[in-house]
Amino acid sequence: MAEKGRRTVRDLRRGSRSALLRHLYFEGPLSRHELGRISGLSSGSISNVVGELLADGLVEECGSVESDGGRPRTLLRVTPGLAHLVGVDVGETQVRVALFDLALTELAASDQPLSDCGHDVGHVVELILTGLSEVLERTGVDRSTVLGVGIGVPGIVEQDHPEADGDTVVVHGPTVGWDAVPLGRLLRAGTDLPLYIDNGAKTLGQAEMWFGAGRGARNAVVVLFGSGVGACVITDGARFRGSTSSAGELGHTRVHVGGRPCRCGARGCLEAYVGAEALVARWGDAPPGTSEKAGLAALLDAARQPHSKAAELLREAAEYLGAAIADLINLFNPERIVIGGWAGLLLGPRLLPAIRDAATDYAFSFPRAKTAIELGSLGPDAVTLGAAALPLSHFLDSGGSLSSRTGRHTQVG
Amino acid sequence: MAEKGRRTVRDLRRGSRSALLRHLYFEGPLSRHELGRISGLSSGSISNVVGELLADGLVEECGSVESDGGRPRTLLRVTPGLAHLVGVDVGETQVRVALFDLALTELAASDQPLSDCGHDVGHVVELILTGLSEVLERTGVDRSTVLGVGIGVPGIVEQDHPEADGDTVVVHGPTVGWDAVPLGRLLRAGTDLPLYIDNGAKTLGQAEMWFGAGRGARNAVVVLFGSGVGACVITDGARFRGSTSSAGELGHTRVHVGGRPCRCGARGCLEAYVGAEALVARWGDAPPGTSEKAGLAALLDAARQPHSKAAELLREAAEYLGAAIADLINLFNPERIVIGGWAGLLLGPRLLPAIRDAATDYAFSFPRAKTAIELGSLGPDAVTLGAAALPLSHFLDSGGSLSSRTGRHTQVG
DNA sequence: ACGGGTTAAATCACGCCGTGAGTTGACCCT
DNA sequence: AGGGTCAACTCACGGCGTGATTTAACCCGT
Repeated sequence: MAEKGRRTVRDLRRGSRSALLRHLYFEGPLSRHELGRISGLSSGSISNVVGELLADGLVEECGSVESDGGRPRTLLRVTPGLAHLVGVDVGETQVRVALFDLALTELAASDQPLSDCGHDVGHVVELILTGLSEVLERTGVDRSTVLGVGIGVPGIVEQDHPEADGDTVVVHGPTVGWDAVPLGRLLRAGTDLPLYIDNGAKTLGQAEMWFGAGRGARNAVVVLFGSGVGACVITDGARFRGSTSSAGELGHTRVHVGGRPCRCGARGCLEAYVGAEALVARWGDAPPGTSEKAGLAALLDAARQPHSKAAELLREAAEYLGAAIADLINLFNPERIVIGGWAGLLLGPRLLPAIRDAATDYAFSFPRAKTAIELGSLGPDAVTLGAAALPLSHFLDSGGSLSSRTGRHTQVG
Repeated sequence: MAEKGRRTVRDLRRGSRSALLRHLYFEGPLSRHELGRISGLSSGSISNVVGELLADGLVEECGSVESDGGRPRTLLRVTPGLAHLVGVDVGETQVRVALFDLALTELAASDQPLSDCGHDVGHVVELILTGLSEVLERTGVDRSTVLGVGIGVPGIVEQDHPEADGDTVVVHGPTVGWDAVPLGRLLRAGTDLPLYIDNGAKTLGQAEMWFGAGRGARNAVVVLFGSGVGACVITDGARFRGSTSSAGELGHTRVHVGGRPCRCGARGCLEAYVGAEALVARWGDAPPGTSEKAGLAALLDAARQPHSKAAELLREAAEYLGAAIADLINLFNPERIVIGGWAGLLLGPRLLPAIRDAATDYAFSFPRAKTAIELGSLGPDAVTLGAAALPLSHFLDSGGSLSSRTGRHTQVG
């Protein structure tokens, strides 16, 4: 019943505030005049809304641009120091917590290895809370200025799970042994800040779309190529979730019906051929006791020898990843595909041509011709950045409401 | 610049009209009171908007429901005879044109076989225009009451193609030899009615979502299993198009890297294993000279013999289709998957259990558990029905504007 | 120093919107 | 005939975006 959506005149104002705030945030400092031109609002409304935003302190004037003959236009920007954001990356080997200002400039970060306890939930929760306190203390930032904590996790993030009450966010992460973990509720015991939990691939996608190789695209897919393989699908400019927020599980699509067993239990998954864990394991020649990262670097090094097993593995991985990307092109018809993640960035320069060729071979030629395949441009910490972008996105969508801070709420992405 | 969207107070009214019209159309006759309850609008607005709709003749009163003690509520419905719709299915073997009233009751239909000229564009255009005149004449319906002509075609439908001017819809159909066919412009020479052109799988999807097995779902995939294999992806209640309207090309996703050659030129496509054309060709035992439909029926009959080649082909097709559906589940996370198309409806009762099993084997268990896989419930003429639904959808979205009739416009879906 | 030209930004009357309380209308039962 | 009940209409109110008009802030030529 009673579907939401713009319904009363008041919602119009919220939409206008949100639109202006977004333009000011992403298109740098703008004058009221330019703001009117790109937003389509009339000068009267611009004056009113900007006046409100100035009064609320969300926006500030920052210099002016000279003119020849007329009144100079004063520039406006979102107040960078108004509020802060926290991003958390629960990764394969570590938990990273970073504090940002509103312009997403990193003010402090805390890296904590996951040691022997692995992904034991209590341990992870403790590391997140510890890191949170640490970055806040080190910078002296007041908790009340933090808009929220965005958290990227390795698993499917579901909302409205019947078992969870109150903080209804639940995480399913088969590869790390998480089964219906009520992460929101567990963290809630240690902090009052609003929590935004989403899959790590999706936070990476958010970062690349806003600040990286995906900028400007309305339909795109960002592939997280790390230990495993995940993806973030962007449709019409927004992250696509599906009915239970598990859309984009690229790593477990089929490349061979009845193929190599995957750590998820099925056979022939993409991840079983392309994921860093699978590659290093299949190679078998990594120096014993080294980390997965070092192992993959060694594999890349060994592959410089033509006809070696390592070279063959990489050739095969490129073909399979290209074929999977071809499927993405056929099914989603994106204008851009971005390959990120630490393994993607490490292997990308070598594999990209072969990946592009395989995608061309296997995709329908018409949509393939309109799709660019590129590497991510933000480096391995993009997951943390994207996580911090989650509360920012909410902030901008809501038209700059600061009241959410007191909400004690938790939500998906 | 100047992005669209609800911006002025006037757009609110358009949205309210549209919402009320939709509720009245799909939730049958409703009283003003119920309308307010399910739409969330206040009683005052309901009175205003319904008054407008009544004055415009879009809505009419139809009886009332008695009450015990109070004023009886009068029921409202969309005037069924107010306008008419035309649906066209450019199929594998024939062109079907049907005329509907606003309630999508079929008033007349014209089936014309595609004879020897095959899919020669001029021939198809002629058949469409002939069929259109025929159904209008036979029923005596005035052209001016036709809201538009929806056309489902076997190929990718693109808008804003630089080569086409004015009517900018262009169709690419590799399997029927169409390359950048300006179908909109060609038809424009023979009719002034608004044209709505989309891929046949997408019009089938529209029909199943509105009136068939997809009803009520917000995220779903409708698979068109005919000579080839296509799909219509519905996200958040709307058909998903992608950046150049080619999303959902399921038939040419990979099931075997480097497998059986497909009629599209690539290797290992799903369609090369599952499509009716491929199945009949691989079987090879169809009585010579029979149609594809008869051939597939014969194959189904032969497959009753266990361990026969036919049975093995169907077993394999079910597994591959199930695997492809598993990929759809992983990537789109829909709440429902509907299998339609003439081949799907013919083979479905036999294959569905095996398809479901394969999907369970190959998909991530968590989203799989929340996805229902079902057969379409509308029969083989659903493509035509869905095509007629395209102008209807536009009509409802616009809040019941009849002015589009005079617009001479053409558009995708 | 000063006034005319030019452009940015603020102001304001106007028409329109949805809300929700109050009113009218139509029916029931006693 | 009269009171109760509920649907539907009416209307004052606060709020919105628009666009013409006014005010503010700067340039340049004299």
